Amino acid sequence: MDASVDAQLRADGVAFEAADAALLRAVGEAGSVSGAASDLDRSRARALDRIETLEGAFGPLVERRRGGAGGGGSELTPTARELLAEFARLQATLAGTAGLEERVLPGTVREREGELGVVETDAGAVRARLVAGPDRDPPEPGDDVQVGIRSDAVTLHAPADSPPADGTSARNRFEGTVVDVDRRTAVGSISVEVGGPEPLVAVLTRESLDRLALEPGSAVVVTFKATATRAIPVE
Amino acid sequence: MDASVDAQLRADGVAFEAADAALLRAVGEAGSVSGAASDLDRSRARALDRIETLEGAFGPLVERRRGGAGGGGSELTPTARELLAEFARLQATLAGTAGLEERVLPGTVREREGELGVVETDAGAVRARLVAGPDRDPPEPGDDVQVGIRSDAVTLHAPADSPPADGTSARNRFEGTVVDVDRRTAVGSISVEVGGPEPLVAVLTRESLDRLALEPGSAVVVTFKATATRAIPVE
DNA sequence: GCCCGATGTTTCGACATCGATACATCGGCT
DNA sequence: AGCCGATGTATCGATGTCGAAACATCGGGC
Repeated sequence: MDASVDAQLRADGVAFEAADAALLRAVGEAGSVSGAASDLDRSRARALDRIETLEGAFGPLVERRRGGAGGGGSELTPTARELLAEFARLQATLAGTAGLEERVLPGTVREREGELGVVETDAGAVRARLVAGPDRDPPEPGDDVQVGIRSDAVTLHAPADSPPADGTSARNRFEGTVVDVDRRTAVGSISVEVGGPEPLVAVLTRESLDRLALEPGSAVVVTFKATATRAIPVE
Repeated sequence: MDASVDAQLRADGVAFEAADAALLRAVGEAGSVSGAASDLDRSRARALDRIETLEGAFGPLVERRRGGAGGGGSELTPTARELLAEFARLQATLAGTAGLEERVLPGTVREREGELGVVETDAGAVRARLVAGPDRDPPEPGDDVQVGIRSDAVTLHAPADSPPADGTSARNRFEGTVVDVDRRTAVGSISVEVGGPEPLVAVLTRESLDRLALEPGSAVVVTFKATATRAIPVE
């Protein structure tokens, strides 16, 4: 089972999606809406219509000139290029995030301040954002939650070098023991036992793996930011 | 302009989406497919059909019994509950990520190893994942890229307490100066000038803000993991 | 045995989406 | 002036989606 994501940028009730990005890129490459529609096996009338809808919400995206044989054609505006770049970054970030390994710590909310809370888990107290579930209010003290910890949010430190609580913005800090190291690719991963139902996983560069010199059995300090950790309600 | 996401979990070519989660939750609450369809203003026949499609890919989700007046009804299976929980976490994470502030450092790829690379920017060398664009291969040395740095990936340290390079898995480290502090809510933010075209932004808890005691003009060390940073091609 | 309301299955019709097509107009080039 | 291929606009028809409705069957409770 895999996770995937469709990203959208919205303005004025119009959603800019992957098919819109593809259309604009095709216009940029073909130099005309006509050529773009043809390249995408789409109706030119619909393509033009969609461009007009998008322009109503996002501003001028395609500068169009009538005339053929060198006289007609279309060009993307700077607004369109920025929109495409922002969409590409959003898509890349979300797709990358969706593909990450996640570990779940079950727990109970102990206290809440605004959208942040402290969750009591088997591994200890975890600070996290308290996130509303679908059709559910955000969790309150006493509520059972699941804390999701994505592997790219987890930073590892040599115990002697781990930052003191007053010296870092990473609020969650656990001491643990390495149980597995996977250094087969440029991006590797380490599993660390911290006392929860399953080890936490961190993704690391090979350089970090080498510099930290961690092996199964090594002691290590795990930190992750409260603002990058989410607790959702258990039904 | 806002970002939004549609998350999916996929198996066997079938995508489990928000509407499917809503359907299963409604079945759980109503205790029957019949009641769920009614609650959602959906066709019972289509709801049942969709449940069967999902079960073909994800396994048994709804245990159905014929008979009424206390004899019929439906119950979610443990598989369905796990699927709903995983989907809720995915949706929460992606929605949260989409809503974050991002800062962009333009640069040029200097070297690449596997999916990681070093990008030369105005702020200095940044290690990041090199991500393919739509219809584009991942960037190669010499290519122009945009490095996206999301605010929940940025950790701040008091300069005296920042972890040494051999003692942490966070590979990117910059010295900077605080330019703005926003502590109006439980989750605040700090902007830090590090020499790029715009300051980087970190989200922090109020507790971190207090403990780091940062004010505009303060020196601070910024770290973020290479594995949580993405560079995408510039067209 | 009957009632009630559940599941299971099938078909119908409304509506939205989307490609195709046609016609009109434009404008650079020859 | 005509050619060529672009944009602009309008309409048609095919297809897929989806709610409604109908009929059959089931099974707990009375």
